[in-house]
Amino acid sequence: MVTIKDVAREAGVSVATVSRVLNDNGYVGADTRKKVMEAIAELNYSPNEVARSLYKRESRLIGLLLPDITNPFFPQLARGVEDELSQAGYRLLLGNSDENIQKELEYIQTFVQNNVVGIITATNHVDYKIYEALDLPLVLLDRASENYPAVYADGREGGRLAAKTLIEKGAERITLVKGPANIKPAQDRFQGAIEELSQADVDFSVLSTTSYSFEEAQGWAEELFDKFSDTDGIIASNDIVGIAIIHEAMERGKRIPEDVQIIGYDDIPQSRLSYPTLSTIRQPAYEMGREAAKLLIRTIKKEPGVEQTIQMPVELIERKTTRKE
Amino acid sequence: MVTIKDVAREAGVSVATVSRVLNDNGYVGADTRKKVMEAIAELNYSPNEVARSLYKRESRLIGLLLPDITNPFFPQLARGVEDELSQAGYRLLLGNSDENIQKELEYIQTFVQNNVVGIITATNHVDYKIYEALDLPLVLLDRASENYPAVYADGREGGRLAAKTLIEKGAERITLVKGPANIKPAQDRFQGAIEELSQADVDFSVLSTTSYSFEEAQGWAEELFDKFSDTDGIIASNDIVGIAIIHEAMERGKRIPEDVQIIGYDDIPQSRLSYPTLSTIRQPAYEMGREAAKLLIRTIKKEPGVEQTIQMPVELIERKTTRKE
DNA sequence: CCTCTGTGTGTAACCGGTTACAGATAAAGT
DNA sequence: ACTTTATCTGTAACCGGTTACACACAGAGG
Repeated sequence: MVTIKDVAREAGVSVATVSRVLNDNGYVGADTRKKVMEAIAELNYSPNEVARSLYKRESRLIGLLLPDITNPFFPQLARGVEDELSQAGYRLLLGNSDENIQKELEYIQTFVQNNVVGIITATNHVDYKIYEALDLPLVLLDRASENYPAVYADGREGGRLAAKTLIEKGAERITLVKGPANIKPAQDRFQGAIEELSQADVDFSVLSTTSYSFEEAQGWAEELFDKFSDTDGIIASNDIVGIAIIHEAMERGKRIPEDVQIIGYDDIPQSRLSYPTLSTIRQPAYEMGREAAKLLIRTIKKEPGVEQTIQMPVELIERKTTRKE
Repeated sequence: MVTIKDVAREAGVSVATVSRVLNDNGYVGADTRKKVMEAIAELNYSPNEVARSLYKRESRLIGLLLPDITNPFFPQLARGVEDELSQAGYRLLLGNSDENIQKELEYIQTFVQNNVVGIITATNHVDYKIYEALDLPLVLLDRASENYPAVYADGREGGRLAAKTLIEKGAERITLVKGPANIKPAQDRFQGAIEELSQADVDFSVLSTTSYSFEEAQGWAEELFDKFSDTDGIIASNDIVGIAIIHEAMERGKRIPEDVQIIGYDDIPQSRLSYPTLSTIRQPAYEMGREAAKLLIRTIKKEPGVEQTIQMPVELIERKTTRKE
């Protein structure tokens, strides 16, 4: 490994001078600088981040904690975060928590142990004391909070919008799919939908589900049509479940959107490719990731007047599983 | 921050002793050990990985470089890698290369700068000299190579299998979608399919595409049916494109699989949820990730007799876009 | 001519761990 | 009783950077 000492020797100067050149601070004579630059190029030297991080007590790493990268909503977030961070010279330490407190704790601990300069987390356990004890910039992603800066979309409004849309488009026996109880955003959109449905003049029923996974989505879809076979409007808990419901409806010979309308949530990329294409409530996942990263960077740089919370707009995307009306 | 010195003071011993307790090496008296443990618990101490990493010249980090986490095939790989690594106490530094050499170089550099103990990469630029110069355990994922240990699925065989399947099931005017030219596995499966088609007694045509992205998949599907409207069997370049093709076929009123059969590649989770469900060539992505991680760990630990290459089986998954007989 | 200030550079301490080495003690062997 | 060996613990060097501090020197101002 080429170290700063090797460069210093090669350039015939002290390590302090090399460091000054590297960091562009302090005084360095023009020709000395040149010699050092040449030595660096000659030896193909690149400074050891670990040593730097130890002394400065901060790295260029940022911890990103997601529930499960396998759920297509999260890669979008991750990608947004990464694009923004890498542009600013930060790198990503990634963890999947599976909504499991134990794993979450482990990752937070390694983040700290590795001197990350900030953490972005999409977690449901923000209230736990680990986060309190943390004196690191923290941004919540896809979750709201009183206590920490956060970037999220308005789930309640999204739920309302989904319900309102189905009602407007003439659905009369609506089935609302309720997402996992321990996932906050799932409950927000559920609440929003319930609000809207309650004050409208429609019949509705609720199907409770306990996961968003691909494996189980089909099961929920089957259960839905078994229990509520005459439903003519379905508000899915997310697009995965929505797509499974389309599949099952087609399987059972129902016409979409004539017999049954379906609306999803998230607008994951593949909802444009289902047949029929899925109408859905869009959360701008990629942008949310970017915003979270920007917010974190501003917090790290202690820029004044950092908004504590960014609420991103949700948006109805009308495709083919809702009527044109 | 609580350091080893604080623990040493609290326990009334030297830092060396604390270190010995932490790492469970050297001699430590039973009651001394107890005192140290208590001090650690008392102060809620957790060692600084950065300092450790600096001295030992190795961290517990592993670099994972993927083309694009947003493509649903890769999160599966990533998850497999992560599950296996985190169990062994390693953490993940993640980068998206976008098949872009510049980004790839940057990430490899930060991996090195952060003292990673190994790298797993799904890259097309292994031949570049950066990798040669690297004296770090390296495992290729989803790519084959003469020079490095690798975990990949047999793309040629997969392509052959896809073609053979369509031929057996009676397709007579097959369209083969060729994936991006710069992506190695895309070309392997293409070659395999070409081989099989060439020596069979069928007509076939080739549609060249330049991306796997969701945004463009639909365009390829439209182009396909515009150019080859009477095709009765389609070998998609991957499942994303396959699902887009299903969508477009339905849109154009074609019956699947009666009028046109479609076979995808990868078996991403959502291919089970399309309508009709997509027949496809499965690559065991999650397991590939795990195997790559295992292989890397064995290489890191210098275990003898590490197989240099693991070829995972591909498998035909028959669903509803191919005929039953 | 002398002080003051701005430049340029090196020495050494420091970050928080790990470990080589030395020294102390006790038990075991001769 | 004396050496040998095993066990236990502390001191200090080390990892590769950063930076406080000291020092040297040149030009400006009095």
